[in-house]
Parts: sequence; structure tokens; C-alpha cells
Amino acid sequence: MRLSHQQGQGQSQSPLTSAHIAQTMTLLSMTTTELLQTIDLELSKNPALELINERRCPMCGRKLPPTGPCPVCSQPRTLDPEETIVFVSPRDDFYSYSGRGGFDGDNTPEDPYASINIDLPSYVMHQVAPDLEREEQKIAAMILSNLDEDGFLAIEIRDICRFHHTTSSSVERVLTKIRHCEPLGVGARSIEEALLAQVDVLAESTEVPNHIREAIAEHFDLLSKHHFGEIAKKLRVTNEEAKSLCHFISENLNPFPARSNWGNFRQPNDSSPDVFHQPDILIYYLNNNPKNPLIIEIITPSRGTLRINPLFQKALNKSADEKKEEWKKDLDKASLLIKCIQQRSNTMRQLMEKLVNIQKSFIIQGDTYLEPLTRAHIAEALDVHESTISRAVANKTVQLPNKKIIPLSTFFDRSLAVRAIMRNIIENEIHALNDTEIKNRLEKQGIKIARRTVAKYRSMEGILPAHLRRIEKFATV
DNA sequence: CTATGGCACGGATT
DNA sequence: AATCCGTGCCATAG
Repeated sequence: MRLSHQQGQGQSQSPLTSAHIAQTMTLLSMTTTELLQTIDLELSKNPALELINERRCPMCGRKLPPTGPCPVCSQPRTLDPEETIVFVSPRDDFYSYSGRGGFDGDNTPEDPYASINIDLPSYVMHQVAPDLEREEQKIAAMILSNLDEDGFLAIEIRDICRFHHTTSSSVERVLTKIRHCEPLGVGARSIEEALLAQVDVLAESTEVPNHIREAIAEHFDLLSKHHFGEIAKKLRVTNEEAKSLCHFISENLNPFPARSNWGNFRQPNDSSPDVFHQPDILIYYLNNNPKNPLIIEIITPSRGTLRINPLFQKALNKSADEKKEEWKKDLDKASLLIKCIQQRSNTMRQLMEKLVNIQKSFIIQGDTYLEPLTRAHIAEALDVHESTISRAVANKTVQLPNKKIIPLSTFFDRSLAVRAIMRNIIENEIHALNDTEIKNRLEKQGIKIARRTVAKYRSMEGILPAHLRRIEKFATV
């Protein structure tokens, strides 16, 4: 089904050709983590494929030291800051390269498989996924990969919106569904929210006390201190009722629903949800000095070099005829995989070279400087099919010199620059501007968008509407 | 009555 | 062919 648009010539040729195309495409759209899983899977069931303890640079083919990128390819030829160095970097340690801010959960797992295990995120994902649209699933994946060890949300909703170019209300919608999963209340931002979610679910099957939502939402501090008298006063109920409220809560609700460890059992080859734990591409200045050239490192998983097992090759030549068929298949598969991985690296490198060239000022100076760009445009420049670019961009994340991790698709965002300008306008506003006024300001800068669109951008950025902003401004000053 | 958010449509993008 | 994104229209809240 995936090959549907590949008709025409070539179809009648050997099956290797179409298999090659198919596999190249699937590999291309994989994240680094998924690629590693694929390789491991193939290694485990294909005797023709072998992993030897010798690391070679995928670009120049030189032997490499046991860890780190290629010392030759990763060295700039000059120290010209105009130059950028793009190279494919085989990392056996790429899992430790998480530089994501605000996430302390799993900085450096010892076991490279740690982030592939079925853990809390996957567990919840399996529950919600069927209820969600495709786009919502991605949001859910991001939410779930940003939970702290108690299952609370360790990321701002605003950041999720910006990451996925969506509005806070749609994120909230997903969040609500997640909170109603086992463990009840996972993904809450606070204990209160977790408890409220549990009350919601409980209310569907049983009777819940009258003022319980109000008590949790507004008087949680009193509740935890067991100040029944005060609670009773605030809610205008009797002391007895207040007491029974507390009792109900301690009996039926769990303030840390997701606390405790989620076993370490492994996940075989389940179609795992997107997990944004690791960037697929790193961009940084050489030696972190902005005067040096930019380095673009395309991470590729590697604990050695993949090759065809020479023993297998020999055995094949000698073997009996019936087995030959079978073994030949494995051999073909193995060499196909190796070729396709090379091709993937190559495409990624070409893509990044072009991309960095065009979006350099965005990388260095930030959102405002993002050039409008479409995948089709890059495809034309590189003379490849646009679907190739689509797949290469899909599901990948980039770590910028400022250590922020963003999706690669941000490089093709049409509205990011406008939103950045809008943010700027709002930050510098004297009094809270309403959407129409913002629209006019933008128009003065040569940006023509509808008022409705301003509202949407605002929501994506997590900026409150004008009348609510006014209050906030005075509160902070 | 004004500002904002929801829904849905159509053109662009993938 | 499927999806995304900007926008217009309308309901609703303030």
C-alpha cells in the first residue's frame, strides 16, 4: 500500500528493487531510537547480519575510536564561522545526549534500552491511543514523555502547544483523557488535578460527597493540614461533613497515583509511540564558541559496525540446495538493511546541509529569523521526490546551540516567525492589546493576517486574552 | 455591543 | 489522497 505511487517502469524487475525502495522509505522516516530497535531486531533474527566491534565512520569509512564521532570528518577544515560542518555521527552513547531542559527524570540511563522499556509512558499510551486522532497521539506522546517520577506533568502546556503548533485547548483535551487512564490522574500538573481526575472517574460509578471538587480545587492546603473547622467554614458545611470529606479522600483517592516504579520488563517489537527523549540531530558551535563554525551532527545509533557475517557467507557457498534458498534470503535482507542505512545517512546529511544553509540565522538568532520554506522547495533543490524530504523530516528532533530540542519540522513552519513577532509586541505592550489591535500592529510591519488568526497564534503561544492579561501585568509589577 | 473561542470550509502542502 | 492551516461566520461571555 505504501508503494502505490511508485508505478511505471521498474515494477517487473527483481523484487530487490522494490524492497529496496520500501525499506529506504521506512528507515528514512524513523527516529534514531527506532532505527536502533530495527537494527537490534534484525540482528537477533538474521544470522547473516553481524555486529563487529570495530567502528567506522559512515561518511569516510575510517576506523573510529571506541566512542565519539569521526575525528576527521568532524574537524572543520577552517575556523571560518561562515562554514558549517555536517556529518553523520555514529554514537553508542547517544542516549546520554539528552539536553532537554526541565526534565531531570532520566538523564543518563546506564542501559541504552532503558528508554525503550515499557514504562509508565508506554503503558498509558496504549490506553489512550485508540481514543485519539493521529495528531492528538503525538501530543499525548510528548506529554507522556515529559512526566516526572510521580507521573506529574513536568512541562508547560505552552511548550507543548509551540512544539505541535496547536492550541492549548486541544492539548487540554488530550490531557483530560490521559488523566482518566490508569493510573488515574497521571499527567496532572499538581496533586489537586490528580485528585480531581480521580473524582471524575469515581463519580461515574459511585456517589461522591457533595463539595468534594470545590474542597480539593480551592482548599487543598487546608485539607492536607486537616483543618476541618476552616474547611467547614469556607464550604459552609458542618464540621462533621468536612471530616467525612477528608476521610473520603484519604480512603478513596491517591495523591500520587503514578508513584512507584513501573517494572523493567522489556517491550519486544511493539509499535511504540513516538518518544521525544532524544534528539536525532545536534547543532552546536565548535567548542561551544560562537565564533567557531557550526557543527551539525546527525546521530546514528551504533555500537560497532554492521556487516555481513563472513562465516555465514562461506557456509552459504557450501551448503545444500534446500537450505540455500532460505539462507540466500537472509543474506539479501542483511545487505539490503546495510545499504539502506547508508542511504538514510546520506539523505539526512544532504538535507541538513541545505537546511542549515537556508535557516542559519534562525538557528543562531532565533524564531524571528525563520525563513519561509516548504519541503517541496528543498526537494527541488536536492532533486529528490518531496515525499523523501517529508519522511526525512518526519518525527525527527533537533537540538539547537541553545540546547533547546525542537522538531525538525519547525524549520518548515510558516507561522513561527510571525508568532515570535507577535510575542514581542505583546511583551512590550503598554496596555493589553486586543486581537484586532495586534492585527493592526502586525500589518504595520508588513504582515497581513486575519484577526481570527491572531487569536489562534495567541492560543498556541499560551498567551491569555487581553482582558485577562491586564490583571496579570499589574499583578507582576 | 465588543472581544474571543468553536466549527467548518477551501486552498495549500505533504 | 490525506492532512494542515488560515480564515469567515456564528454563538457566547463579559
